[in-house]
Amino acid sequence: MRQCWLVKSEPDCYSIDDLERDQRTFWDGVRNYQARNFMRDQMRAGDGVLYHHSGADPPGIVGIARISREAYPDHTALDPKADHFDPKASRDNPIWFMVDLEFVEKFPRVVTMKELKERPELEGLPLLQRGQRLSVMPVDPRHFEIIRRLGRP
DNA sequence: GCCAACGTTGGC
DNA sequence: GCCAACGTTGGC
Repeated sequence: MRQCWLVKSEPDCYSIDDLERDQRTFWDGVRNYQARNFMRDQMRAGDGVLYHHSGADPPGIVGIARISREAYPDHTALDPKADHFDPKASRDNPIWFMVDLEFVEKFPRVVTMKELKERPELEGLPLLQRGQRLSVMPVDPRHFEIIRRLGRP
C-alpha cells in the first residue's frame, strides 16, 4: 500500500455509521491549507483512510474508508448559505478542494486514543503529536496495518 | 468546562 | 511584515 491517511469527523456531524449507510460521500468543508494540500496534491484513488471520531467518548479510530475520487473543487465554499462558505473562493479560483470517500469497514471495536498512545510501535503517528489539529493527515502504511489489526481483534 | 496549541485576522 | 487579539480544535 502506498500513502495512507487519517481523517477526523465528529460523529454527531458525520459518523462511520453515516458513511456505511451512504457507502460513499464527498469530504467537504476542509478549510485548512495544510489539510487541503494533502488532499489536493497527495491523495490518490484507492488510498486507505483511517476514520477517527473526534469529540466522541472515547475518541478513537472506528473504521476504514478508501479514496474513491481524487481532489476536485469544494463547491460548498461558493455557497453563501453553507457552513463553510468562503467569500474569497470563486469558480476560477476555488481555493478549497474535496475528495470522495467510500466505506470499507467499521471495526468491531474502537481503537481509542488512550490505546494508541500506549503502543510504542505507533510512535510518530501524526495523530499523537502534541498540538496537532489537522482534520486530514498522512499515516505510515505500517501504522495503518497495526491499527487495522487492533480494530479487528 | 478547561485550556493548550495553533491558524487567521487586521491594525500599524 | 510584525504581532497581539481572537477564534477554533479537540483531548482531557
